[in-house]
Amino acid sequence: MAITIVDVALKAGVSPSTVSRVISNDSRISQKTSKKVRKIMEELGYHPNMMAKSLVTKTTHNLGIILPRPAEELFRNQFFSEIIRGIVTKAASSGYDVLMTTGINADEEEAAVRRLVQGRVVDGIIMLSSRQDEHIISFLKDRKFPFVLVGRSEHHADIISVDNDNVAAAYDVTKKLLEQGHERIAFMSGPANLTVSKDRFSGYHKALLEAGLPLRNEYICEAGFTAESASQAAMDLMNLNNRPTAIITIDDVVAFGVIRTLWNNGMLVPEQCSVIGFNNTIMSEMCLPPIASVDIGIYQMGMSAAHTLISTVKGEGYGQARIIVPHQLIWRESVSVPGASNVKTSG
Amino acid sequence: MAITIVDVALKAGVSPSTVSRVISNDSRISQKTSKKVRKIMEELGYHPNMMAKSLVTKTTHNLGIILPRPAEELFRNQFFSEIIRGIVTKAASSGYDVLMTTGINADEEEAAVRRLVQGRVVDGIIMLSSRQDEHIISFLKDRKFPFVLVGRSEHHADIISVDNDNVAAAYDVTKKLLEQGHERIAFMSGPANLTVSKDRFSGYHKALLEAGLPLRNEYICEAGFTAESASQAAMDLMNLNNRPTAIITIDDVVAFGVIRTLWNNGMLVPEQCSVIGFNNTIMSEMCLPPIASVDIGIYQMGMSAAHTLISTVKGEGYGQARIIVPHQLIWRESVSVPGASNVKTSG
DNA sequence: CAATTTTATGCAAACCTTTGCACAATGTTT
DNA sequence: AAACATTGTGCAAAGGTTTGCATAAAATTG
Repeated sequence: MAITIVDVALKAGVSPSTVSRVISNDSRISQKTSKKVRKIMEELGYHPNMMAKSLVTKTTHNLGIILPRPAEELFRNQFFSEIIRGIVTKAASSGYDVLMTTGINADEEEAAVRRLVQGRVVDGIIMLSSRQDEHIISFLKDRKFPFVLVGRSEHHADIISVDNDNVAAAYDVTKKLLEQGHERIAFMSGPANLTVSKDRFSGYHKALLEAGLPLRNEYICEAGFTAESASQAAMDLMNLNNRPTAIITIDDVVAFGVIRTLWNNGMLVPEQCSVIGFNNTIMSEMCLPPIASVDIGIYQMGMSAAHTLISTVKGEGYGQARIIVPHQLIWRESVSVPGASNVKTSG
Repeated sequence: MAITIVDVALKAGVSPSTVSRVISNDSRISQKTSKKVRKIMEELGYHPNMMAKSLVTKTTHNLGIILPRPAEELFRNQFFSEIIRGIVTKAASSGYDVLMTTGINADEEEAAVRRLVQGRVVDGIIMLSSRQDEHIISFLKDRKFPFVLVGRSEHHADIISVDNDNVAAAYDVTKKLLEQGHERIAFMSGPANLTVSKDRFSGYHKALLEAGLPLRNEYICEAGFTAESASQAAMDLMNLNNRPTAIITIDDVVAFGVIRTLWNNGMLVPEQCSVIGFNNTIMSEMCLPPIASVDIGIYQMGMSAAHTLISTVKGEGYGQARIIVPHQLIWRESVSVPGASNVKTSG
């Protein structure tokens, strides 16, 4: 049987309430008593039972994360490991633990959320948005349960979210390419229904408009989040009469897929075509050539999400906020100014 | 105020005990009652308070993970994200959640463990061993608290651990290279004090011995877990009069570092030298050339660790076990048979 | 139909804390 | 020296479950 607060109280010759107050540094406890009680706690190796504590305080000091279902690709994609690292680091330094769960389908996922929320297992939830979590968001909103969304919801405005500005990021990248002299810039998005795809496309489009350049459908294509998914799209682009001189991709992995495909077909990056990735993952600097990328501050987003959620849980304001983490262009050798070698020679 | 079990009981006209028994599918409850109570639970949107439940059952259905302190490199190294993915997936499918915590130094880390263990926050702990966790292991052992170690402890034998057989893995890789005709094989380890470095060196050594080849000190070198750390060591190797024809490295990132260094110095892989990585991370197939690697089943280790821990927690045996996850050589283009081009031409 | 077994339910204690309120023992003011 | 304020501690209720034991009702047996 484990040591409880009454064991300590008994041995110290005080009441359990006093011990409890010593633990919580209640100012009403005298120095003498406090010291005495602490010594006994030490001796007995006492540590409070968190379950009992939570039961009465209705607080657990746990933050919940729902891992997106198709966890595999996402995880491999280093996005999630980075964001989780940010969350756990920040949480730990604020005295919170992080509880992760997942479900193999939408129903299980919702059940998991209900369990965490209604079972009072966590004080707040971080949603790693990547798809249709809209009804889970509604569920949380209805119950006024503290949560923050990493990403952007198209249906819910009045929530707390942490995100990067994908429109601006794509705009910046496109603009910089334009400034370098590129005029035929392709955009290889992720699955078209994702917000991130749409947002980045907007930024890309905006930059073109500003430069007075037309939006060419043949320069817009769709890939997944894998290198393989990029192959066909890359070849289609390179087979155009008016090849792009640069391709902006949705992710470093996709960028890599493009580079590899070109290489396999006898074309060099950046000589034949510049390629830009997104997320500045470890792979972007580990590629030959190193891939220019946009660092969207994933780790920072994790920290920020945890920070905001904790503030909310503690009732320190917020309630509604859209926090934007700044991005940064990381220019590397996969990009060069458009050169003479970049004219289509075959087909 | 949230719905409790007595609200349900009241409305259903039964006692709280009955509701509790309905929830736990107690066989003594009649069909009729069960159906009636379930309907009310549904209507009221009732979900049991896990804290109260845990308090009495002394069980939380949470598994704890202590993230190693210098979390950054490790995380980036994809090792931890893979293992966590395995753990969370398995845990979720067995009805467990995963609670992650960390500390910024050894003391905090120990405090975190105490909190989880003595605070009854988790039912068991998975230790991601990478350093001196020996005293934490002792702590857990002393209290007979269920835990499994991912990796190997040099000081504690009678515990449950999940690991791959690094000796065998390095042996297999070395042997395969020998079979392909390589005789001058270098070994680039991680930090020498790590068990993984020692074990893999043993396997390498064993294979050489068996083949009747001498162990040459100039072929043994040490790197970290970064590409940069490989540079100097790689050049030292290539500047030898008797250059190795193959280099076995401790990790894919290091392998990449070697490849890049060679490339920067006008040498090609595998023409000038074969390079083998470890861990079969995403990067190994994303490199040009793709890096041959040893898949040590990280995801599988995570699954296995969770599975074993859950069995232990449920009291289903174990108590002591060393579970070995099989490894697999993944041969890719960074390896070839030693060729004529592989003779030192300068210096 | 009485006696006995089986089945279904309820009572109340236990799990370990926290905390509002009461109270005793000091210290301070007039 | 009486009245009052302050300080430090304890009592007991509350938080929401589970579960051993008792019991009522129903089913079975002789």
